[in-house]
Amino acid sequence: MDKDCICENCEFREVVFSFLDDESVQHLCDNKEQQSFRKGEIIHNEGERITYFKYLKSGLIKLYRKTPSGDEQIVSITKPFEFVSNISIFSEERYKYSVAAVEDSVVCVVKLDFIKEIALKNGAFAMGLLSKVSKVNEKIISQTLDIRQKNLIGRVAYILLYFTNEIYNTQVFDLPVSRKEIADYIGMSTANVIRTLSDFKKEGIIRVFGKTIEIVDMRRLEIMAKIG
Amino acid sequence: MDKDCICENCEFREVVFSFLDDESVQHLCDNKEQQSFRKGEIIHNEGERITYFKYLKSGLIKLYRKTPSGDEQIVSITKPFEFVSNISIFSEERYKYSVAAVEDSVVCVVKLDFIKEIALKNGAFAMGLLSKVSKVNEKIISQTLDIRQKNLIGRVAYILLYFTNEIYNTQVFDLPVSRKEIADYIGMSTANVIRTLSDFKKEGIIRVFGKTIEIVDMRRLEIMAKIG
DNA sequence: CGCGGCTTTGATGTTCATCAAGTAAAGTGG
DNA sequence: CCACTTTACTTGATGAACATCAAAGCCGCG
Repeated sequence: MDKDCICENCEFREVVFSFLDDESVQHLCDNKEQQSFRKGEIIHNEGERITYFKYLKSGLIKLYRKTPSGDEQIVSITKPFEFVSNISIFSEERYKYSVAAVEDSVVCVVKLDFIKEIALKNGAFAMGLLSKVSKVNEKIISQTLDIRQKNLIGRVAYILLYFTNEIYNTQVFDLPVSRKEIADYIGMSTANVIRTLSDFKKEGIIRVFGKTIEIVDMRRLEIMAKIG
Repeated sequence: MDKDCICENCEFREVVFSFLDDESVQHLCDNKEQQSFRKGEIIHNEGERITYFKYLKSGLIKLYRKTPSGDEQIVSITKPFEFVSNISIFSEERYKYSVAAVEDSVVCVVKLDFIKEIALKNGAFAMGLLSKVSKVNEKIISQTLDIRQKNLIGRVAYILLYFTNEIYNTQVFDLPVSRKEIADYIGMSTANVIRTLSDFKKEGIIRVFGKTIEIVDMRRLEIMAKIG
């Protein structure tokens, strides 16, 4: 299915699979599969049975769920080397959250039982997983708390800084998500997200060309994120 | 230090330590220590170095952190068999969150290195930890999302139901926390939490005697939690 | 028995959601 | 490739939800 994916060199190996010997890695490699998703495609839906261990090789994904009233709550937007089938994978039968690609993405997929099998035999590997899972969860929780303590302006500023500093590492980037998705991420209304972006624009803090954002005055944006 | 704690019979054994043979359990038992905390006492502070694996034997604790402006954000209030030194323990050097007793509590303490050592040798044990950590984190995240999607009334109703159904399993209970702490938990102002409780009282949904709460009309409270 | 912290309630103002109406952009089918 | 349709974005006006402030009552503790 994929000659181009050579597990020995996979960057992910360092992250979780560093405790595996070459033989295990080879075995893993033989059992894995790569899947590509276009921007907007759903990788899996909440409620579906979990059978695969998935991680993001490239691209960008959002983790979210639907509220009873039908709108989305976005839990996290993350880039490669996070798990995709994350959070509930080692404790639940079924996904608690949906995952969708917000940019073209490649996901590497291994049967979950296979991972569990290795973990049972290899404590160091299991501890690697544990550490990684903890880290991912902690990030989600602390970001949620960070956002919760801020007002509208602070939240929008925070998200812009998140994209700049954590995702893209550039001052100019294309927003991978719609205004509505930002709203669903930070728990505000779409209209107010747009309004705040407009305000930042008027004050010369950012420049906006459709989806493209340029952070002009990083300093002031950081202040807005802090005091807001 | 504690003859009264016989690990072989510890209820916690079922939760995480079920994969250990008697010998390991004995070893664990020899290396553990029990600590008691009075209501209000701090078990550990964010920023402190993590050296112990701690779990709650009895009582009730809150997990929280301080915002830059000085007030508390309560992440979780949980009862026995949750980890206390939770979330960051397997991924960080230092606590990201503080833990304090909201009722008189007993915490069981083992050197973290000791736990790690066992986990490295015993994959099943490590996987048990992983499963437990995942579950705890997932609960925190989903509760946070549940709360986020509700308004003031829904949030207060939700918390009351949480105490009734998840913590105490009775219709009548003593609130273990102040009104302010509820506010810090659900992300609303103290005054409005109190106001909402008063409204519930006036409408005959609950009865209030100081810290003692009685849920009178469970059905309506559930409706308030759902629609709010 | 008096002081300080927690609780309660009312009045006021701010923040934010909602609604509406219009514009731009992006898909869709001929 | 263009007309058409739909979806995303934008802005203003309005009202609701909630925070804040203030003053008073209550309770526990020294």
